[in-house]
Amino acid sequence: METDNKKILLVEDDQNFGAILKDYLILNDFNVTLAKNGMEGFEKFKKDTYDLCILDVMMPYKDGYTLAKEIREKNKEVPIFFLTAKSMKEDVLKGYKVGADDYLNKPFDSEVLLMKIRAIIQRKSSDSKTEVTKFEFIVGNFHLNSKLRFLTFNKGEVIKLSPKENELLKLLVLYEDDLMPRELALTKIWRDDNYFTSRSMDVYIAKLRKYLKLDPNVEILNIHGEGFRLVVKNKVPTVEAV
Amino acid sequence: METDNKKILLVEDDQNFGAILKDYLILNDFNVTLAKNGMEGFEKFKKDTYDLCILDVMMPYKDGYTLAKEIREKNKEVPIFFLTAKSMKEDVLKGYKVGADDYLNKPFDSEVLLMKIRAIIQRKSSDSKTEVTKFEFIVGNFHLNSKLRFLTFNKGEVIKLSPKENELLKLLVLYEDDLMPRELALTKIWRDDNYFTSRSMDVYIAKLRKYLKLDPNVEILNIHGEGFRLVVKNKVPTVEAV
DNA sequence: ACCATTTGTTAATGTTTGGTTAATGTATTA
DNA sequence: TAATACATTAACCAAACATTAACAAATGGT
Repeated sequence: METDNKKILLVEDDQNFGAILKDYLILNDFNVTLAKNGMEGFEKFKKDTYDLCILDVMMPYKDGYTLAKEIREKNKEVPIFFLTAKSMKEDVLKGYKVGADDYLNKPFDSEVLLMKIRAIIQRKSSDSKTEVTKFEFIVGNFHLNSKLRFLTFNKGEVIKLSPKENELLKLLVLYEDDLMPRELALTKIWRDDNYFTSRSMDVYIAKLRKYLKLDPNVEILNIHGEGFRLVVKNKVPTVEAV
Repeated sequence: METDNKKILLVEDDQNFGAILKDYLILNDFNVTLAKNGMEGFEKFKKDTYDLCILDVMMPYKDGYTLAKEIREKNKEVPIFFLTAKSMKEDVLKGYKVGADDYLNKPFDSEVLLMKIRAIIQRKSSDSKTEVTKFEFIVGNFHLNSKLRFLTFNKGEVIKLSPKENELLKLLVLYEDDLMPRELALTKIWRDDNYFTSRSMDVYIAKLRKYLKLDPNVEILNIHGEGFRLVVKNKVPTVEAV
């Protein structure tokens, strides 16, 4: 399936931990480049193209956030993961704001890391058949046009979406079948994460659910305290899959 | 499908970035000529004919705007894209004023760029049967002559259009079935984007809607906060399509 | 089983944007 | 200079959108 293995840029100042993680990733068929600080990380980033960047947050000279910002300036697409020492909500938020895709708390479960890596790489590169262009998506029997902001059901009924409804649904679709963290939507769409924006988001989830009721196979599930997950049951097998 | 591939003139002073972008476009079946500054860009432009020009705004000696102006003097039609470093509204406005068709903020999503390129090329190089000549368009049962500024319904009734009505309708037709952003019309037709010009535009939309009421299949839809979209329902299949 | 927290849902309220008509302003031309 | 075409501004209302409030239900930890 995967012919060439994916390139990962790992930036970690703890030499010991960095080496171990690198070996582990290599063992799992990734092509890993290790940099031991933010400076070096950025240099290596400029010299090559990567499928994923994993950055430690706490680093001397240049911390993970500023490195992430620099990387984002050069490239809007590469997935970026953060390694945070503790599960500080502050850190996580800050991470999302500078364009992170996910974060992991040290120490972390290596299996979880692998899963997340595979998920994000699959999501970003190759569009797993759901993405027609950058703004058209198939979700069960729905077709979402996120540029013109409407949802069609079975090529018939047209549902107009408000900007917020549209963006939220798009995010859910991008994370189809996977956790779409609350914080992600809040920072990306509402640009703030507090009690009120969070409640507002819940209202929009309710609205989307109402629209999606047309197709009993499409559902937005809640993952308590974490976020939401859009699932499509009974997917018709694609031609390739047969 | 595409027999001969489209020619793109790319003017970018950052050699590194220029080369990467060029390769990417070539990979996507475009015929790319790269110039590393405004002077060279203009020389190459005069020597050949292109389907699209992509200009960096910030360049030494001759910036993108002045180059665009020169290009426009020679050729009123070639689509021009700007690459702006930041999403400065100022820049965008200035760009539209010198005749740009679209702009992209660096760093940009390469997929988005491709989409925009394809869209503009398709739109300009005479398209889906609506454009009879450079200034005649078919819209449902209407026929728009944008040079003589009139609209005929069913080859009968003639509606005279004012300059603004004419330009606005023409823009809508060029973007038929797609979003025609407010910003675009305001900067292209009104040459300024503020509360009053925006309201003025709404007045013209109302006028056009009144004319277009003659054909119930033609409609101007609003996309809240974004712009307008002209749609033609129940299009008769063309001869080729049968 | 209890309690604190999070989520689901509907409705009320607030805010922005758009639709429309008419009045006013500004050129153009007979 | 009066008539005319055209464009802008004003005014008012309606629609679209977003947030907040309020209360019910569920979840998870102890």
